[in-house]
Amino acid sequence: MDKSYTPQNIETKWYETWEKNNYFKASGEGSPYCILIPPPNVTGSLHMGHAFQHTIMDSLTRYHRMKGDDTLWQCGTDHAGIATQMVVERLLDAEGKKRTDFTREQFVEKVWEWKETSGGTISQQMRRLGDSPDWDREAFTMDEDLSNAVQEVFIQLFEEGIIYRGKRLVNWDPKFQSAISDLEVENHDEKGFLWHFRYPLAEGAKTSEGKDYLVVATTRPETMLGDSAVAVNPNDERYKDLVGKFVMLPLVNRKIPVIADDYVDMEFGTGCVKITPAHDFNDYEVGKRHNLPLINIMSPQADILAQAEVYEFGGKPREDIDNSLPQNYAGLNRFDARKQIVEEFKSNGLLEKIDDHALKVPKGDRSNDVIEPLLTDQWYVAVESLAKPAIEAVRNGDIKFVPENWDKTYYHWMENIQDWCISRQLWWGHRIPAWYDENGKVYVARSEQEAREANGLSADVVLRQDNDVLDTWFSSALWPFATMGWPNETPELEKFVPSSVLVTGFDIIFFWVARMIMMTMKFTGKVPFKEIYITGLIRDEHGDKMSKSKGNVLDPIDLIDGIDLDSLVTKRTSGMMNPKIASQVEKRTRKQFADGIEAYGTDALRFTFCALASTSRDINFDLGRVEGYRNYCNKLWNAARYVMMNTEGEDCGKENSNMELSIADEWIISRLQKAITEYEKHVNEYRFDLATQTLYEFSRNDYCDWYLELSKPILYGDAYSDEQKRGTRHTLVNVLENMMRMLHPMMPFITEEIWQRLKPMVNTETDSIMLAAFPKFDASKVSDKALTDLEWLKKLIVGVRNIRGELNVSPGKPVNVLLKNANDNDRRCMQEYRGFISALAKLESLEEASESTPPSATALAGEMEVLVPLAGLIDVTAEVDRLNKEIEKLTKETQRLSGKLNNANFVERAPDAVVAKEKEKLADAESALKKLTEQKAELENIGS
RNA sequence: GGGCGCUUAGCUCAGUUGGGAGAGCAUCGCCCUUACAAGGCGAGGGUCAGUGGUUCGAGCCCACUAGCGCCCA
Repeated sequence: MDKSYTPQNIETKWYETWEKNNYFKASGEGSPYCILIPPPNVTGSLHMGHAFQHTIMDSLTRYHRMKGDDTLWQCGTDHAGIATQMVVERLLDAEGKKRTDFTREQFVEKVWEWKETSGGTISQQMRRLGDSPDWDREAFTMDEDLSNAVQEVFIQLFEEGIIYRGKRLVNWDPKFQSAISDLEVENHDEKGFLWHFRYPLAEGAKTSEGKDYLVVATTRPETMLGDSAVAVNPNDERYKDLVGKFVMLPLVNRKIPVIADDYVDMEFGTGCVKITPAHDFNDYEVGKRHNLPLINIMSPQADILAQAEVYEFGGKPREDIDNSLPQNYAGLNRFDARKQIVEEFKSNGLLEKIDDHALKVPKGDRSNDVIEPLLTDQWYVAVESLAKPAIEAVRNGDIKFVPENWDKTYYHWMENIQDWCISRQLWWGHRIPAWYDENGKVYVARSEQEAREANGLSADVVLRQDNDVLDTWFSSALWPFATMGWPNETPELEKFVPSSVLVTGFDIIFFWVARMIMMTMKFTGKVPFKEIYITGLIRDEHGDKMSKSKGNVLDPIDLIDGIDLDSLVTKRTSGMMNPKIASQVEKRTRKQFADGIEAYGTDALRFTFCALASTSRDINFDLGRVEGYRNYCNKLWNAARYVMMNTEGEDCGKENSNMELSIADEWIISRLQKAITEYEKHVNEYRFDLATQTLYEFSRNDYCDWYLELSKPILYGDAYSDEQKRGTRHTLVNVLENMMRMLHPMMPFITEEIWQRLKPMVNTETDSIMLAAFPKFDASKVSDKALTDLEWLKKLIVGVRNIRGELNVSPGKPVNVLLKNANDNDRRCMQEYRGFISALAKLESLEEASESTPPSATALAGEMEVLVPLAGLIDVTAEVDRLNKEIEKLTKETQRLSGKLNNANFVERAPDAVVAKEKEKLADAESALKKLTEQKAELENIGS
């Protein structure tokens, strides 16, 4: 074996072997265990958050596979409508072309081409991460099967009246010229203004203060062109008399009513609110209550129209309202229109004042353009009937959130759920299977031909298909059953629905999780998954969200392979629009990664992710942790190297079972049992952080630090028999082999490499650690005697090391040790384990002290005193200082404990066990205090 | 405004019926000991955000306050 761990030499090699041998397939035996991948964008790449979740999913997958479950990790990607179309449009833009230079078919063809060239990135990254999904079952939302499922669902929901078409306010992205989901809108805090406009009262009406105008305040002046009322609170005494009267809308000269509605906050501004039902969601609701006209003043490009479009709430045009608009705004974009309107109010003397105002500006999460509420025809899913069973499934425990608290978020959203707008005005996606005749009548069918046949339409009836596509999340919502073959009845549908656990982030509980629950229950009658493990969000080491624009993004592959500084800088700053930010990013990057990033390997990265996976919702990713775990890998590597050096070619008890186990052998085997139990408990509770802690403590502290050292005196000493040496070799190999299996789900590569080397020395018939059984707890292998005796041993050895360390006795220098106040058990242990003690504490001699002892440094091991005679070794005053520190600690401890025990309330009310424990602690502390005080006195006598 | 969460060692974080305040990294000291210097051995470091309450006993339960963050309006 190489002297140090080099991940590059082992990782791809093993991955290729596994994949080639089809180890990732479900075995077809055992109880089903299935994880569905949250499908990433097919043209994207995996970021740290993905890598984190993939590590969790793969660890669970590998663990269950090793437990003998029929394990499937179902993988795939989604088509990410807007994002992908945007990327392709940008590519065309670079060639000086536009989407509209092509036909829809040509453009979609271009997207498929792009998908072919970029689509391999994710699966390549997944392979580097060691992911073990069934690649043959890889799914893509635009594939024929899934598209077919999408169509079936759409048609069935339409036929049930759950999908409908309507004219509503939607979040309109003027850049994409498409509706987007309210979940795709980000509200940005921005500094803006509150403009106060005077709206003259019509027909000579006056306010209670005698004014002939009302003052309304708005953050979006341009929408005033579409005002259809002014509202006041019904309880507002100031305006009571004006309700039912009218104002004359400036610039437009439209007479609009003053209405009363509870929505108006009397305290805010003047208490008068302009109502623009076609351009504001709140106003839409107000307008609905008062049957106001919907006056749309904006084009899909978000420019001002020459003539307003006026509708009633049913969606029909309304003829009774004057639709004229001032002509000097026609075709103006919304930002210029705003300026001009403010100017015009000002010059007309109608601008009361302008206040600074903090407001939320809605922006598209992809386009970053300001989103406009816009009145358009869209397709909707009426979700209420779907939401009810979906809520119930979580309430009754059929689906469980981990951590549990997330159910609150889920309930809150589900109980206030709005109908879901599923149409998008894009070209890339599942085209809506609906056709219109010339009268606008809609026919939903699997094809134009079916539409004609089903409705008896002759060939001369002109039909045109709806131009819109479906929201990507509509197809993702079908993931749990569409990937299993639905609508066909397949064995997979039977076996892997519901899947076992969904691993995902809280940011898509609404987008995806809730919708999968609704759709899967609707179409299969089963829940999509039994548990939802909500992971935290990976942030940078200071808790900032990783983002391209902040320039703090880390690429998981760079942590695996390493990257030099210049390449990292280039990567982080390329494509940045703002040169100022780019130079800041460069500066910070050069400072933080002066030497670039080392190649830490996949296993270290994966172990780090697991170690960070606590219940916290934010996970600050600290590169220092990766380095630490890379070192840990090196530790494991070298432990294996030590084992190999001492066992390879030797008899390790595989054939010859004639062997004798030492107390150390029995101890490490006992510890292994405990580690297995603890690990499984933590993994079952999705506490990967605690699970890694268990693994780390066992492998590093117990196995490497103690057991390997304890094995040396046996293997290297003459005083041990062949049976004893064989027993130790056997234990070294087999505990290590168990340890590798335990570590495998989290660190697949290094464990396979080491395991393969150990294989000849252990009894196994499998070809890969991947397929080996996970270690099983065996109560018969736990030796209480070994556990207590090892505690005794460790105490004694640590005591001596302590004295060495604190009194600066060179580790190389052997010391004499006297044991004072030893009982029978101490004597037994001293005799039995003399070899271990001498080797690990580096002793010259070990004896029981006689009546008079020489001046010594002291450590305590229970009642027994461990004395290291000072002669020629140690400074007396140093030892006195050391004792003083210890005495001070013990004094505080005894005071605390006796205070507690003198409290009658405590003794009476606390459980007996607690009181007894405290008494015991006090006795121990007092005894220790007494001994150390005596020792100190002795030393001081000599000193003076 | 409504909801959720966070505040524990210099840093990143555990702490699950309320009864010993912990880990990793960083720091300091001694050591290149024949698995490992990507290492070994040892050490120091905390009014558990603040105040009050419940309790024999609070990092943990309750109330309030302060600061930070997320989601929804």
